[in-house]
Formats: sequence, C-alpha cells, structure tokens
Amino acid sequence: MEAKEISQAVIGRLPRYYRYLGELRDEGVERISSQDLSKLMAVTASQIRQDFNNFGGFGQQGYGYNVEFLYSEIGKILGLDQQHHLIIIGAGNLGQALANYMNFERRGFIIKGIFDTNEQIQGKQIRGITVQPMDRIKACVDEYNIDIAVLTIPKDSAVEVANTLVGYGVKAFWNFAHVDLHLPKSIKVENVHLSDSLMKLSYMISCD
Amino acid sequence: MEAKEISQAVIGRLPRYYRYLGELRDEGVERISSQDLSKLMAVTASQIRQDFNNFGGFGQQGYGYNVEFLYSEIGKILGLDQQHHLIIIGAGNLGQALANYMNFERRGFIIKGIFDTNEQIQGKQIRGITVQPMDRIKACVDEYNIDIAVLTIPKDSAVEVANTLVGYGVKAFWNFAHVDLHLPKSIKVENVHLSDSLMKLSYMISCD
DNA sequence: TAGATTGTTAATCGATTAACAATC
DNA sequence: TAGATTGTTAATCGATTAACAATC
Repeated sequence: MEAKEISQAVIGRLPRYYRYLGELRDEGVERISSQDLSKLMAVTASQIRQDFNNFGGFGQQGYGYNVEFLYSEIGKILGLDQQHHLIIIGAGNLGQALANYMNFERRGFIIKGIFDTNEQIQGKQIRGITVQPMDRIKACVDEYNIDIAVLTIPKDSAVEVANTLVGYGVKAFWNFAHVDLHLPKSIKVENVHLSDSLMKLSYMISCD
Repeated sequence: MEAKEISQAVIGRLPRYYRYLGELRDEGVERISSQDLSKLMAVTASQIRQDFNNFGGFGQQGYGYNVEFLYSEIGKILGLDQQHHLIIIGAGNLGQALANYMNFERRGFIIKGIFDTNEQIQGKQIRGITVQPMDRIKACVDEYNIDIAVLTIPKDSAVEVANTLVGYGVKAFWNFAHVDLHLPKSIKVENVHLSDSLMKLSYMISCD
C-alpha cells in the first residue's frame, strides 16, 4: 500500500494514537494540534507529526488535525475497517478468557471456530460457539476465509499446530504459546509472551 | 545495582535469552558461543555479546558461555531468584485465566490474594485462594509484602484502583486494563494491551 | 493579513553491527 | 603454541528531536 517501508516503531505506536483519538472523539473534541496531543500522550509533538506523515498529510497548517478524520484514517491503516475471521486453538483458561473478554466483534474480529484436544471441553458453548475437536479445523478453514489463528495451546504443540495451519492456508497467528514459531516469511506472527512481560516487571522491581 | 542505565531494548531481550538458555540447559548443552546462539535465535552475535556485557563478562575467550551459569545469571538480573508476592484485582475471565494458567509459583510469583467487586464471584476458590471483596485489599497489602498488583479490571475503574493501591504502598503494576496509568515515577508499570497487539497483527495482514 | 501549526529537512541521539585486540 | 571466541572500541545505521519554511 505504501511506497516506503514503515518502521516497527511507528506501527507499534499507532494503536495508542487510535485509543487516545477515540477517547477524544467520544468526548466530543473536534480538532487537536500535535502539541496538545503530545502533552496528553507524553510524547514529542515532532514524533507525532513524523509518525502521521509516514502515511500522508492528515492535518492542516494553522488548524491541526481533525479528530474524527484522523481516528478513522488510523483505523483504516490498522485494517480495522475490514472484517477479520479468526479461530481460537485451545479452549483452556486463556482461550476462553480471550473469547469472552476481548469483545472481538466490536473491532471486526469474528470468531468462526474454537478448537481443543480435550474431550471434556468439546461440545461446550463459548460465546455461542461450540468447542470442536482439532480434526475439524481444516473444514472450518476451508469453509470460512480464516485470517487469523489465535494460539492458546501449550508450547509443545504450538509449533506443530502452526505448521499444520500454514498448510491449510492460514496466513497470520496471534501466538500466546511461549515459543517462537519459525514459519515462512510471508506468514505474519504477533507474539504475546506473558511470562516475558512479567519478567520485565520483575526486573524493574529488582533494580532499585 | 548497575552503574550505567540499561536500555529498554536490552531489557526487552533478556527474557528471550533466558528462555532459550533454559531450553539449552534442559537439553543438556553445557556451553554455547555467541555465534551458535545467534544462529539459534536469529539475532547477531555482536548484539548478544553487547547485551551480556552490559552486566559484566559472563563468557570466556576461546570457550564461549557456560549455559547453566549464564542462565542463572540472567535469572538473577531479572530478579527471578527472589520471591514476589502478588495480588490479582479482577477475577473475571482474564484474572481467573492468569491465576490458573501462568504457573506463577514456578518462577517465584506467589499469589497472596484475588479480589473482585462482583458478589457472585466472591467466595469462589481459584487455585486454592478465595476471591474477596475489594475492601479487603488493604488488609492483604498490610499483612503480606505485596510487590505486584495485577490489574484485570475494566479500564474505567483501573485508574482509580491503581491510585488507591499506590496509597496502600503497592510499587508495581502488571496492567491489563486498556488505559494508561499515570502514576508517580517511582511506581513501575508493565502494560499488556492485548487489543493493541491484535491491531498490530491486523496491520500486518492489511498491508500486502 | 497575522497567527498558528503542519509537513519536511537537518541535526542529534542512541542502538546495532563490524572489527579486532585481548586472552583463554 | 595455535585456534577460538570473548570483551570492547569504532563505524554504521536508524530513530528521535529540533528547526523552520510552507501554508492554511
């Protein structure tokens, strides 16, 4: 879509901009300058302008940025204007929590299936979706156009399952398993390593 | 502890090193060179050596690094040799999932209390711990030396609860609420914004 | 028009990589 | 000793910040 590659640093900041702009919009704020936004978010105004300009000019000299427009544009950049079909692999504590908690639908993420190896859990309804055995994954991927597989399974099975899913045509993974997936470069992976995060906090506590 | 400030970039990589070294140790590998580790982890050998040298020399010329020793040293840097007492605020889907799933105790994170406003959930046992009403938090913080509060509550209450807990003496937060906590600089906060993470994945999918 | 604020270029800062002397 | 590999300095690269001309 864009000519030059956007850096990971910039992309990582987009959801936070999106959140603040959404709040401003809900408060009825119509326009905001990079300087005011910088005070609110505790980043430099320069960075804000640089970040937005990676995607073209969203502002207007002497005026600032229109909150509604900017919010919507960042949403588009993040692909939130499109629907994404996802499946959850692993209906344990975390898988169920995500299904219930995330309110995926609100942002256009539609759960099309939940799968688990555990026969005790199979048949259970989560958010109106029946937990199915793993051998039903392929049929689901074939039937719906699945964009994202959420991996909430133990690390031992995660690598194998991910490889299988790539074979089925799944192109993106939201990986909660505590392992690095080594997949073809075209496959997108976003890792959420919760223990890593907790260890960082532990480090912060320890060193003072 | 250290003379010069360690950059966030370095700290962010430590848990991953720790994970790989733990696996190598479990496989019975005794020593490893920065070059071999670099192939395994897909980072440069130079970066590995620079990172470790922030904390002093863990290796030996001509030999490499002793896996067991390095693993243990990184564990110490991350504060994993110490016990941390934590409380979970919010026993909804995510709070329960974390309590059950994380296997906190294994790394020295001891759950000392779980709290929720919802009377339906109060009294319920999670991992042998009874969910208590919010007004019992202070007594818990006073009785045990609570290092970390895990916030798995909606964003509307998170800011207020965090401020209250800071008043009780809590020094660190593992924040799953979708909001930035504005707390005194001495208070450590590690945010896990799951929606931000999913949006990043959405971005990756959208742009090709 | 004058004031405000962007878009964008230039300067700075920090992080990563390369190179190599030190040394096991 | 010779070979291997670290620790560390120097070079490069990229990201952030500052500055200012363009322009609404």
